[in-house]
Amino acid sequence: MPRGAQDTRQVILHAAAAEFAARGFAGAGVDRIARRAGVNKAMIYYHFKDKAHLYHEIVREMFTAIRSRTGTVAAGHLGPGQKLDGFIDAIVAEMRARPDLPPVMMREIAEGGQRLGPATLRTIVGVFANLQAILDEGARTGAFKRVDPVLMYFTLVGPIVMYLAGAPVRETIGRLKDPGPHGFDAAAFSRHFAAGGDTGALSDHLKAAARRALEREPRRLPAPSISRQRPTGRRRAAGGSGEQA
Amino acid sequence: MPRGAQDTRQVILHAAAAEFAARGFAGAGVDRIARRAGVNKAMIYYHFKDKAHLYHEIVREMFTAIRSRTGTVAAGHLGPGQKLDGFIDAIVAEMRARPDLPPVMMREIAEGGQRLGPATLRTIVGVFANLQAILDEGARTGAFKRVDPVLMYFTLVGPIVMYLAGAPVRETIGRLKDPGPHGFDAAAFSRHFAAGGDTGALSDHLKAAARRALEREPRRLPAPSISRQRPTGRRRAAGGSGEQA
DNA sequence: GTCTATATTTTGATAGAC
DNA sequence: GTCTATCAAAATATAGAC
Repeated sequence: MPRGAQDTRQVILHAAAAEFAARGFAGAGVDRIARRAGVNKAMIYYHFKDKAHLYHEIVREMFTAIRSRTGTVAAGHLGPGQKLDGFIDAIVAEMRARPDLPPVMMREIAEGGQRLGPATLRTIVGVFANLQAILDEGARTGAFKRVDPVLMYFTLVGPIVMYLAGAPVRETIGRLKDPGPHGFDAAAFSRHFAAGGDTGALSDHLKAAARRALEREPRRLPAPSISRQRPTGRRRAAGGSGEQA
Repeated sequence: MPRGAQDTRQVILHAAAAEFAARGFAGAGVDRIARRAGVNKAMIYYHFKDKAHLYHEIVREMFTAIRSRTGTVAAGHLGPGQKLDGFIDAIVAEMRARPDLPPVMMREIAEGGQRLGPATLRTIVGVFANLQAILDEGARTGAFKRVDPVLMYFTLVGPIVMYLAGAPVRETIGRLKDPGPHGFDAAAFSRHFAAGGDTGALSDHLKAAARRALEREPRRLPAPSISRQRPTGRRRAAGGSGEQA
């Protein structure tokens, strides 16, 4: 059965995404993309103007998917806390469904977004705006403490992207004969060394952390048996939990 | 005053780090590195075997610096909470001192660490082991809840790296005429759009979040005036803060 | 729409004079 | 240790037949 033109385009896009993810824009070869796609190289230039346009379309589509998915969550009818969970789930799910996304995103950030047009940049802003809407709603209803949305954005997205993109590195480390000099127990980390890692544990961890970070009142620590509770002299970023050496 | 051989080597390393950060391994040009360094291209091959060795030496040195700095913190005489703050400060400070580090690190992760030898991989493990030591100490003394150290690692390092590496993208977005359709207020984000962003706010945010994430007892929420306190039926990752639509 | 063949440019790397 | 000149390989892009 012959392949239609639309199919060819999609096949090229998929192959190119994998190649860009693995080697970056400069490292990717149009020849290799063609080989991956099982398509003649000239077909790539028939469907796309050049390598840069092909790349841009892939990145654009990736960010559009994330903005769309998180937008659905933000516009839903759940409470702020559930929406925040949904935001995390949306990003994790989208990146699990597209393993090329985390590496491409990391590389594009490192590149400074030079190759991105205003439309794509606005799409990225849209993802952020979706989180901001959730945080705003939570703050208005009193469910959340007010926090810097930009910092919160990186607090959520940073770990997800790096954890997922870091899977190959973890696998390589897991295969090392002697990973580390310190009492490094590889068995305890096997779940993270496995292919793709444990995204369930990751999102649970992030949800719990986000929930706590957004709680309004300062947490009352259970008084330690030995030391005493410090008077609340707030020195900006002074000591961890108020303990001394 | 003529330049010694050792100086030349260092100049090359600095220029190469900048080039690799900006363009990645494949995108970096030996010619461009030479131009950046104000050095003849042949000198690069006199001091380094080839582009790959030059790159590897840079990456190796970067991770070594981070492991060393965090190792000093972990081996110190402070309490676990302060050590955790110190860990965050160490990474932020090291990356601020070396603006090339975040992009290079992101790219190397995306690359899957293929180019890294066992020694460098072990160095990376060492950074992680330093955090693990701090978390272990905190758990032993009862200061911290026990958490998955790998997830905690990404929770801390991910935001730092992405926030710092993302500065150019934020600047570009900040220069957009009309950043976003949603009520996106650029003024509120000016601190993050500025060159390098606000690393002080970032580390404060992360310290506070980490402190809360590691607190042992579940936080008692101040009872909202309208809704009522839910009985503590713990459903795994069910609803955000227990609110309904 | 699909392929072969090729033009053109870039770039990693080296030879060899000084 | 430093520079000029150059080789050789790779890679982007296209022309043109079918």
